Amino acid sequence: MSKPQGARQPTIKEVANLAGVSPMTASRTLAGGRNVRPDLQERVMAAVRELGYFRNENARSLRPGQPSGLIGIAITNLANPYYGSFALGVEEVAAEHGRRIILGNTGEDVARERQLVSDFIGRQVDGLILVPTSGDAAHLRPERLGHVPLVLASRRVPGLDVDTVLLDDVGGSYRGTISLLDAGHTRIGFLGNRTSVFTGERRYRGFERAMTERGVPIDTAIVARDQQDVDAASRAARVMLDLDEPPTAIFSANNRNSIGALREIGRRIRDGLPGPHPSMVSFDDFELSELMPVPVTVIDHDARLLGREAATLLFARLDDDTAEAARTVELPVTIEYP
Amino acid sequence: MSKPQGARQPTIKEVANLAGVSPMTASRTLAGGRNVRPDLQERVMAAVRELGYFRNENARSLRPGQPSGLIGIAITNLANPYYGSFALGVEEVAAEHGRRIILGNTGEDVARERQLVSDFIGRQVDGLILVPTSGDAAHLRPERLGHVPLVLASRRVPGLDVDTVLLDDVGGSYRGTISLLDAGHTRIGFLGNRTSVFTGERRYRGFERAMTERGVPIDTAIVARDQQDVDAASRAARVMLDLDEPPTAIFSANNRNSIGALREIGRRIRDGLPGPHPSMVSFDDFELSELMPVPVTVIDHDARLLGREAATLLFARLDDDTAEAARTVELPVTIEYP
DNA sequence: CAGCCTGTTGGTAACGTTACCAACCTCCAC
DNA sequence: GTGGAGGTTGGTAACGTTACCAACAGGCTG
Repeated sequence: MSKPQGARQPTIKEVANLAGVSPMTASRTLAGGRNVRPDLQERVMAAVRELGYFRNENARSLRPGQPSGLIGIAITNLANPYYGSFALGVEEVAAEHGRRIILGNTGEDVARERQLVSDFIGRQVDGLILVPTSGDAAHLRPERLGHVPLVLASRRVPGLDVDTVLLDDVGGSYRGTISLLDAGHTRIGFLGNRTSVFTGERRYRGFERAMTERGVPIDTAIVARDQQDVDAASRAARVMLDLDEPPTAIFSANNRNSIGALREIGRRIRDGLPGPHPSMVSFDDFELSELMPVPVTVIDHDARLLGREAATLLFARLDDDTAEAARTVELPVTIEYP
Repeated sequence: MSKPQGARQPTIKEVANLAGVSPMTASRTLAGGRNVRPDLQERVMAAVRELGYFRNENARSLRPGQPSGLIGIAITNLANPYYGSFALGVEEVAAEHGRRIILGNTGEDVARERQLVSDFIGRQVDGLILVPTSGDAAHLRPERLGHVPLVLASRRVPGLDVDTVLLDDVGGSYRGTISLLDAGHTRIGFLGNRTSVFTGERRYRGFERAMTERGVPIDTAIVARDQQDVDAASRAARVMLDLDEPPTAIFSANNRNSIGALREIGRRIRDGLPGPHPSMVSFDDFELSELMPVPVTVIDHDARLLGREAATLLFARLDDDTAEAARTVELPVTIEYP
């Protein structure tokens, strides 16, 4: 009375019996109907409709070598709009290839990443797409992955030679910094991620290169590289701007830091603190940047395209298994001046 | 030379042979090791490590009645940050219950939704969470779903009596509109979605209720209810603000319309058009709303919590299959004044 | 010491799919 | 008309898991 609540799913045998054919013919019909007489197909499909049968997609991958039609994705933070768009890009290309995605959020936790990846492989995914967390990456070596193809996105993993899609972090940061220098700024603050984060390192490098090239010294008092969230970024900006010699411009290496810095700048304007308030360059776009109270130059990129490229690399690897060397695609960024 | 490129996955038999036990014992060990002698478990695990075996999660759900550990989610637009957070909320709760999510993007296309749902069921998902598209919903009736539990989020589907999580759209819009009326506005524009979109209808209703209650007439010349994207919203705002009697405040029923309206307002300010420029109420938060050139009241909500609640409803249904009536959870919204 | 319970191990079957093989049909060319 | 080709149908096996049953050991109680 209590257990068989949920109206059991019909079996393929029941479908076959109702249609008056063998389970083989029923199964073949579900598989596309090659070499099955049209009238029998019709009877099978009628039985399928009547009983509400769904072809079991999991059973297909039971046989070794058969694709499951699943792509596993692990990203670091799905709440970040960029990663949502990234996942969408992957999903689109996967759908074009008749695949579905299994999605997991790592939250920058290596243990969770390891767990997700092994679960994905246990579900017989045809491929993996990861935004890797920074940490030990032994669990991502090909033999540990059962040789399931892997594509990395946004970040590279040291010692792991696999297909990768990246942004032009260095070039974008370089050009953004140059635009500040061209505008006459010589005292430029830097807000960014920990050095251990791949993009944090690269974006700092672009900043550094532009400064060095123009012979402008980098003052470590206005370089803050340890903010992961908006509030920490606000505090770092506040410290910088309270100095006796505050920066006249701030380079922010990502979205979270840009929002935090602008919150602090907005607060200072509202509180009537004396200016001039710093100009900004933000790596990562955010909406309504043109309405900010200080000029904001935006280094923008297309996260959805990044996802599409990652998936495209993966399917290229799946379709053509010639063991050519790992490929890296570096997507351009665009700079939008205020 | 060309085919067997990808180093075949080992079979359970190979693991069993290497460990010197029967496949049964190997399988039991992978399943948790109940009633298996510790030393045999150790030998099996050693063989698993050596061969790189992964327990096949798909094979489990082959037997009818066995859970697959998968939850299917279909949402309308993953690029919308709210839905990314929503998916994250679902993923978190699913992970807490040892489940993974399969994710699909419908893009408001009913055919795609139908296709996704039937694929999910074919993959033996234990449950479904949908942000339904507005359209024919015959494919969502329980018997068409093989009686897989379904939870709807954000929107209800007419004639479908299932567990649902909603926002307090009506109450939030009502209170937001009241705040404009309290501030003395009597000429209030409305920007929103098509009436056929569930939330569009509800949010208009809250707006209407507040206006009617205070006896303020609604002028259809400043009501625009057909914008789905930012650009359309900008154009609609422009038309409104170019009238001889422009609104002194605008109520925007969602994120996309708020951004569009503010772009247009920003443009007018930059171009030096005469004010006063309209105040705004925005259903849906967006970052840096406090830095806008006009006062913006925000009706905010927690999309991640919405996802968590949807998943919680689903797991309640899965754990306790007493066929109690469908439940609706309506989450509160918060109003942040400028 | 007989009987029984428990823990351990293996065997078998079933789930749905696909690969392979066997049997049968029709149809056409010779 | 005979033979072969090709289409159609069913059977069998295999994949890995879990439910069930059987067999056996060891230890316990009466």
